[in-house]
Amino acid sequence: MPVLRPPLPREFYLRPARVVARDLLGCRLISTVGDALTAGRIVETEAYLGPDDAASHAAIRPIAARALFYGEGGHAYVFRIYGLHHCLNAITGRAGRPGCVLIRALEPIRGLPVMARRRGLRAESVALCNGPGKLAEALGITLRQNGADLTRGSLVIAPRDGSRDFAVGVGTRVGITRAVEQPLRFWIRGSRYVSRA
DNA sequence: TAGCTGATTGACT
DNA sequence: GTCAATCAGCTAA
Repeated sequence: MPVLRPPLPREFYLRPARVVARDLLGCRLISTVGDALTAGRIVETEAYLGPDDAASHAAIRPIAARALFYGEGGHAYVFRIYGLHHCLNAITGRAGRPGCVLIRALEPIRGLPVMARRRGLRAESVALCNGPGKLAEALGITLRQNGADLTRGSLVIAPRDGSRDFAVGVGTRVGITRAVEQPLRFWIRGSRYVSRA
């Protein structure tokens, strides 16, 4: 099964966030949290940079995120937002080079019934994973996954199946109040699973 | 210690 | 289109 291919290597993440964000499109996020296999194709990401990026948690949440942001890439950074939702990021860059990529939307490919149960929706619903809080809930991701190694373990990212046969859209990031104008959001053009058209 | 905010979502007008 | 839910961590005092 394609899901069993080896995860992306550490080196994949040891590059600037905006490069990793674009390259993650089409890759597969695989979760075995809670003994259930759920997986999806990444169709939307956003890059967050270091302290110079006013929207990045490296700048506005230095205490909570510093150790992870300044650590080595390839680890998960999970935070809770608005007291009730979780967002999943992949830390990028070498140690001392802060940056991360927010995974904003997935196209569900495995474990749809489990996702549907967790989300309280039908398995055919397009809304299973089409938002950062939604995909975290569908894959069972909580603060327990904060700091997890994305190259091994219960939460990994595997390469895309073939070549990049899709067009990449580039635009401004969603939902933030600072550094709004930066073109750091990437998505697969034409996918019906992106969080916003 | 009190008050405020937010990389969201879902329900409602 | 508007708005409430809900809370850790920040800021002001």
